[in-house]
Amino acid sequence: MTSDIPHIIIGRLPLYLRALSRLKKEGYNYASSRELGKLLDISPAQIRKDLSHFGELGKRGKGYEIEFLISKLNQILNIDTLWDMIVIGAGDLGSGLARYKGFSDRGFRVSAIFDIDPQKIGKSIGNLVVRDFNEMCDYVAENKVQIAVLAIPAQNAQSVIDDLVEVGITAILNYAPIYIKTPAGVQIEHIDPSVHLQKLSYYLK
Amino acid sequence: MTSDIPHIIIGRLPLYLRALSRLKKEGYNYASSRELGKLLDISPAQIRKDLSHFGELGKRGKGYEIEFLISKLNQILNIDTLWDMIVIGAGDLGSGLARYKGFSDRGFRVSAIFDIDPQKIGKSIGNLVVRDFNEMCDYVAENKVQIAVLAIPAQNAQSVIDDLVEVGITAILNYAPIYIKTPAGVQIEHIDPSVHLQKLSYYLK
DNA sequence: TAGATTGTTAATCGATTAACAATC
DNA sequence: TAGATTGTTAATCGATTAACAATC
Repeated sequence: MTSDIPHIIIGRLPLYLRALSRLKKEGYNYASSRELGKLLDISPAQIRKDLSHFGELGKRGKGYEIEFLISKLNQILNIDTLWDMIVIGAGDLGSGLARYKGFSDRGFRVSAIFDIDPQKIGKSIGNLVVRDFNEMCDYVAENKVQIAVLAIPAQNAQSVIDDLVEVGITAILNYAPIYIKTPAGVQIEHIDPSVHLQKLSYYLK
Repeated sequence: MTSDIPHIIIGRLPLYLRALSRLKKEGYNYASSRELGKLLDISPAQIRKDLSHFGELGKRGKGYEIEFLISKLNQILNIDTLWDMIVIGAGDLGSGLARYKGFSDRGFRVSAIFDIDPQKIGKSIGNLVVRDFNEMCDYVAENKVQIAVLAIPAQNAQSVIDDLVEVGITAILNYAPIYIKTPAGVQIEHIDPSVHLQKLSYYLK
């Protein structure tokens, strides 16, 4: 069922969703590809083409019904349920992620946070308590968690990811500033602010 | 001088840099496009093609001299000096960014952090003190800062970005979960963990 | 010299866009 | 019906890759 829709198209769906939520909040019922395109700096043709991969989701002459398209995209992206995630690393970043209020609206929830540092284990962060990383394996198995967020230094990332994959994690959001390959069937996305900043600085005088 | 090198190529240069730093740390002096490609999951041909835009940077039969290529890429990406950045928003994320140790190696430094919340203004974060956002304009002018990092809620992002652009900021790293267009000459990059997670969840069963 | 790897051209592949018939 | 906007095809554009002569 991991169909053959190109990843580059999947990557735009969350952006459509974000724009649609905004329009909905502003009270609109319909959005045309032209309106969405203007909001996102994406050509109307591309938006229509992207969406057409998933059926005829619009109404000719009217545009897309916002409520309907949101629920459709939620379905496609598999976020009509709330996914539990674990966070690895209880430093500034990990703590921030554990406390972040923005996930639940978008389909996710941090259900546990782990660290290896005895100083941090047992500490409260939001409504979670930092657990010993050694308990990660049992926790994932018992709670059938599939998503992990990595907020640890680069040097430990490879071995931790090996562990995560072994216990059955299949989706990883990696904040460690290092590229890591995962076996087929395990998806990974990378966030490294320095990489973005370096792209920006190219254009500075 | 914002030459006509495609942005997609510029976007890979920081990755090359990261891989090269790693190899350097491991004691290597030369890296071939094949080795770099394996580390990054990028084809050797693409790496050679990308780099060839900036001159003949390699040695036939040997590969690329790591030290030399690092300094060349630093030059190209404009990070052979340390850029000052300001952070807007002193919540969990902003504080984390202000304390983050990983920037200085990569060409950047947080030189000030701002908030509008009187409760936060004056508080210490790392070796910085949270400033009143109303002083942002003066600060940027006096210190000739060009880069801003936005760590505030989506609803305020547009007006804050308007302010930033007006006082002369030309590069923005935006953590607010909203797409915002900037005038020509002002570059912006977006980081939204929920967007990445939604891409990942598409592949979950 | 033999072996290796670059730099670069030409071919391929895939993504974006223009255009318009279909239709609400 | 007239106006608007989709869904989709075909054309265009741009990025990736294969292949190999150049050369260290």
